[in-house]
Amino acid sequence: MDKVNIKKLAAELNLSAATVSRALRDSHEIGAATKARVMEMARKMNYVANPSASNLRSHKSKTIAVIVPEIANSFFSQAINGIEEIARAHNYHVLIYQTHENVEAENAFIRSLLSGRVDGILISIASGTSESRNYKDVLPVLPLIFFDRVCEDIEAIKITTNDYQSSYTATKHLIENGCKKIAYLKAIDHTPAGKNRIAGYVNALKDSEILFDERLMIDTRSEQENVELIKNLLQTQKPDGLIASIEELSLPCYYACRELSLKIPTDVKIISFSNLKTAGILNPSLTTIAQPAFEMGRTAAGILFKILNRKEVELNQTLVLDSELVVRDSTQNLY
Amino acid sequence: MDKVNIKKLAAELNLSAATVSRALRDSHEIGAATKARVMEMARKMNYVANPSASNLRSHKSKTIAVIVPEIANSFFSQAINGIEEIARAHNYHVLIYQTHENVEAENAFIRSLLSGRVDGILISIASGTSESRNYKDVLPVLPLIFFDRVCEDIEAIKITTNDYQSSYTATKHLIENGCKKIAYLKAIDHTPAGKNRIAGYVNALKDSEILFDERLMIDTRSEQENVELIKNLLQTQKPDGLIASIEELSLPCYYACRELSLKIPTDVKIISFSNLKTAGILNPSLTTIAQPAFEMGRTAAGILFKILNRKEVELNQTLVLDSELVVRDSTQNLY
DNA sequence: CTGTTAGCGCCTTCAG
DNA sequence: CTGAAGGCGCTAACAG
Repeated sequence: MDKVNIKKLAAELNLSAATVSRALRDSHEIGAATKARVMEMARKMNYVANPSASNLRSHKSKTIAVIVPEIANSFFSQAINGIEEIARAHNYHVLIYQTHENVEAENAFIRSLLSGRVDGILISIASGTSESRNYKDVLPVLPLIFFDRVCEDIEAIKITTNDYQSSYTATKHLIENGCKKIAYLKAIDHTPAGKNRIAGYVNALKDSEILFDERLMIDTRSEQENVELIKNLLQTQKPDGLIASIEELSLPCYYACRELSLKIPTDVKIISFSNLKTAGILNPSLTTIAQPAFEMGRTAAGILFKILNRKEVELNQTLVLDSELVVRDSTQNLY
Repeated sequence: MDKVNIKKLAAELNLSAATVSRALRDSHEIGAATKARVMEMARKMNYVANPSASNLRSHKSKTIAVIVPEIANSFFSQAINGIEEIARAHNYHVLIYQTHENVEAENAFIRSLLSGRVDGILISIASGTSESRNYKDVLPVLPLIFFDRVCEDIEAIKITTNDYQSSYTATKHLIENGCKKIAYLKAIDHTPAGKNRIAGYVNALKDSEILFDERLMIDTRSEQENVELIKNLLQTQKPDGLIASIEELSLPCYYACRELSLKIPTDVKIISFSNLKTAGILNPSLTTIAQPAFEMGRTAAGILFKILNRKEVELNQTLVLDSELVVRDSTQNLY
């Protein structure tokens, strides 16, 4: 049936397989007339090159891999969206792997990709990953670019968000909208991202000459407990602004306010970090710091293709993208 | 460096390449002792089989393709999540393609996949696609399974959601919570899904002996216009329940109620179809009919692997999955 | 500008 | 149970 290969094409055209191959790859050493003839016959015969054969010979898979903790996480799905778009423009294919935060799985994926299946890897590492050895083994063999969840102790290309700036902006926004006592709900504060967010908050206060009060910065736990923690915070400290340092903290804020009959944003204004640009749309009372997932995907992929196309690329750089403040009525009184 | 191939492995072991190959593939005609020896050396030498070579020879790519309109759409990203999970369990790789609803792109993807790059395809078709010819060309060559956005006029395996049942359940839920005048906001009513949703609504009313009033069923347009349309509906018809037949209609409902100072759920109860199970978490006042995206991905992939493993599969079946009613305080008064 | 030759790395006969 | 030989479809190197 369909087994049209380059030989049959060549036979049909009274040419050698090599010539046909060259014509199809648009080589400069083939005449325009011949190329046209070949192209037309290829279309007519429904010829599609066998990628395995061509990879085997040329050592180019025209494929890249994306490794993320979770596809359905909106942040990563948006990033993949950006990656796919760039890959498409380069006529590349995209393989997807999710680690579910499992370091073993991540290593297995990486190892299996060292066999020539892909020309490059984009990775957002599993949170448990500390061993940078696995990544170091890859670097000499295959371009490997980190995005969002980057590996710290390794010299490589990394794309991250500007957590410090995001948090600073969020805090400033609340201050500019009249908040005097802004509380900060901590989370993931052992990660670089978490630390930077805290620093942004603290420095924004300082720059506005508001005294940092550590009673306004509380630790968080499970969703159930958080509602109580936040209620307690609201009652004892009476803040007029809340910063939820991760998306998961926004709902407890909402519930706590509701249980205390505090009106948002009249009594308390809320800003939440979020992976979802639409979070504020789904919940109209939620202002968010939306992470630039799509742009991150595009950027990471863009750099990878520069490398694959042998462009000059600084191989030990960290690119920092800014988040976007999406304002809803949780911080500004609309009437 | 790493170019350790089967020959080098064989040389190291004083065996022939053929024997090593068989041992690695766990062939029954190799002694257990030899197998163990080979396996260990393979691990020691960091041997990874070259997939191109083995595909070329064996005509198995160990890869499947997923074609969807948009990755970042939460429905599809969840579906992909499910697909990846099943693929993983079968040691398969997953290629992702997004069409952005572009039929040309979709055809190009499909054509390019006919070359042996993948062993099967899972597809959710672009909305503009009507030509079933392209798909028909694939079926004899490669397993092709439709999910969610299926092609109607073709004999193939299809997985869909139960739009009729979902809508029926939603309507019944509102009725059970005291609604007497339930309005229905139409959308995508030219698609099978849209039609079935309307039918579910109408029949649920009928079964509860509520007269269907066509003034309660309105067409929708852009988000801006929808707020006005819904406001008008609320003012002239005074419904006590609203059904948003797609996710994008939920926010206009919210805004319209707010502008008219109608309390949710006291004055009006709302249910929205949604791709996002978490929609009701992000927006606590929103009850949703959540589509079973993850399950759909798992199901579609499961059937594909049955086919790939030569299990008996009915090749012209349509599987219908149920949506899930996720209740929040938009329909039930909590205090 | 085109043809011939020789593999890429693996798997699958066919012989032992 | 193991080895030797050949070829999957394509492309790179070398000739003309």
